[in-house]
Amino acid sequence: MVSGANSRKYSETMIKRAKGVTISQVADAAGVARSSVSRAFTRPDMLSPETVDRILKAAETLGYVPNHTARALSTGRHGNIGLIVPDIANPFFPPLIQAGQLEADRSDFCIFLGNTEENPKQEDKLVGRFAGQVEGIVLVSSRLSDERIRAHAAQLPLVLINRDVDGIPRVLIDSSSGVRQAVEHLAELGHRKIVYVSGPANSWSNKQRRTAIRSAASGLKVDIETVPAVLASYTSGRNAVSAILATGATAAVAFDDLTAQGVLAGLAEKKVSVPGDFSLIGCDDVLGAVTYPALTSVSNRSVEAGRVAVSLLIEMLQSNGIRDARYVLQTHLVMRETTMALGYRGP
Amino acid sequence: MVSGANSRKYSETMIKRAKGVTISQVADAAGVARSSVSRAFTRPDMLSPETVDRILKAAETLGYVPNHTARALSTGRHGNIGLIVPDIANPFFPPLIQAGQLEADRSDFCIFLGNTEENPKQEDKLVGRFAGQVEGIVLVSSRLSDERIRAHAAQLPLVLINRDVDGIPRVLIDSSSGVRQAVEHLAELGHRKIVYVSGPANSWSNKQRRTAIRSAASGLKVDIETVPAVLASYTSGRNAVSAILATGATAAVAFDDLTAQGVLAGLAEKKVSVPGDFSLIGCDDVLGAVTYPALTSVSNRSVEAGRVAVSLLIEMLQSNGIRDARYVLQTHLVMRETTMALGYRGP
DNA sequence: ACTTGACATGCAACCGGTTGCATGGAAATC
DNA sequence: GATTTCCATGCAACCGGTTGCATGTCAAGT
Repeated sequence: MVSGANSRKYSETMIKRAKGVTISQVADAAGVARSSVSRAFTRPDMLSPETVDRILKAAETLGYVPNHTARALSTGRHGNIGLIVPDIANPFFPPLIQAGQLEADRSDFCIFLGNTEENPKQEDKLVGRFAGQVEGIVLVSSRLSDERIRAHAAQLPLVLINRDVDGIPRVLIDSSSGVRQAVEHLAELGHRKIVYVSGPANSWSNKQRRTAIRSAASGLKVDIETVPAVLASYTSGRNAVSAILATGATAAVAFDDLTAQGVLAGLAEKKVSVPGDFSLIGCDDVLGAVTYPALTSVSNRSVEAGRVAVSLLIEMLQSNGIRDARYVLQTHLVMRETTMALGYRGP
Repeated sequence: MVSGANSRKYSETMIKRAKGVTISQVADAAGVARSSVSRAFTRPDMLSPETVDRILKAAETLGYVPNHTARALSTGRHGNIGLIVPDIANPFFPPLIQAGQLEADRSDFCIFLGNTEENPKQEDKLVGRFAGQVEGIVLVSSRLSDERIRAHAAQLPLVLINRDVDGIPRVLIDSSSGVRQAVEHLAELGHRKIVYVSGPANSWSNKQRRTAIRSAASGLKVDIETVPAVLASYTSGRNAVSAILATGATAAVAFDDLTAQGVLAGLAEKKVSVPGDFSLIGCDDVLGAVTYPALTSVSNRSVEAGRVAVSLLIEMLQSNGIRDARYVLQTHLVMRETTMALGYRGP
């Protein structure tokens, strides 16, 4: 045991990675053919128990580990599935990712995660890059055009989350049910003019929510105005506040909780009290009660979405068929403390 | 153009993935040997420009895409690097991941992201699984034992973030500088008893912060008590509040911002006003000004950490050497609104 | 005109597994 | 005891590229 700086110098040059114990070496050691070693690992039932034993023992002592790449090359299977999201930093996605990972694990698949930063080019690139190394891809809230998605789907099994492309298996979180409840709730509280703070232009969810709000409002004598927040982020929300107030609305529904949180901050900054002067509802319910005041929001089903999408993909892989599945998950309003009757001034 | 349900039935069975245009087919089409096709892509300078042209054209029309797996098998290189984090849902990590991804991109590497859910077993498994498909791994805030880390480092290039294992390249965010400032700040405000709300037991950062607080306090006539929060999360922080108050302390430093946010909520629940009655400081500054009141926190350097770790790894891969590098990134206190002089009662 | 060298290209082995088919010996059948 | 059947194992081709070396060609050098 040499210690400290001296020994370190040696370790720099001496570390040699324990490279490549191959199937042939194991075969030699066990006195069998390479194919038998292969079978000992993949189809032990084909061999006599003693042979399997001998091979496994030899493999063990040599420290043999099957080479994933070689195996993938000959079988065409690598046991990985890709999961691509637009923005890991958005709290909507991590629970979805975790759920997907868990589900993949159950079938011994491994998740490769990609982050596109909301950039379609990056998304395209990532899909291409993943294509060779995964057996299928789950595209979450894709920002790609329908054509690109179709093109990719022609190359490898694809499942979409929150994107509705005909003929491609997809899992949709239907926020319209929850959004409808939100509008009804605000209408009941007496609000007659509501702003929708919209999200990314090419987001399917955004389109869906905007439509749902309009349709809900049309039956309720409620006016809707849309104010764009560009991105789904705190800053975007905060910047949108002036425009929101300029409409004269008394309540807002934001594209997501992050945006809502930004709006909340912007309102506080302008001394507009929530919910006293202004009511606010988010979407996705990712911030739960951690804002102040606790944000009323539309529930999300991201965990189920992740789980279902992955299991759907795995099912496709195993049955080798394409199912034109279309799962829809309903949502509802989660009431907290950012909404109040118009003109109400405390107890 | 047949529409709707009918055509769908066909598409189910008819879709055949455009599988496997190989190098041989391109070679035939272009009238050259397989090796020339290979060279046209990897070392075009070895071929005459016209030949390259012809081959590329043939490849283009056939829709040839080099098979990543096959290439990896013969070269031993796959151009991927693994990045493993304990919890994507923790806002500390996404910026780090993004920065790493960006840096990897610059050298045309692709990041495979793994999430361990704070579980060492899962981490071990993930490293093993990645080992065959990536050229190196960045382990962020590893929860593994030193031995396991060393064992893995013997198998493939490894860079650590926020983990200090001798002989293994590592990038450390030194929160002690910032934490020291935090304690000094609280001491100046008159606080004489401070609680450290600790984080995960096997977290290097946690150990570092606890030590730094103790050492900073010892020179300042300040008492430190430690209250465990078990996990780095909102809930853990919130649950720790009773214990925190029971110590009689007037201020706390939390392991991270998430924990601090939980503490903030717990205090509000118990009608303890912040900063009036109690001062609170977080770590990692991930929530910025989005809490209420805006959280004073110790800055993080996660973006640099991600960038440096990845570039370090790539450097190792290219030079094929192991550098016993140890980058340390300093931090500082970011003042906001959750600290106040003891006994101060407003202007 | 003949050697020399440079350069473009082809040949074939190799990366490390998997798998269809052949083979040989033991057990089962008649 | 001869024939059939079955099972364990080996052989060799294959997955789709890469790469060291050999070969052939053509231009420059003498």
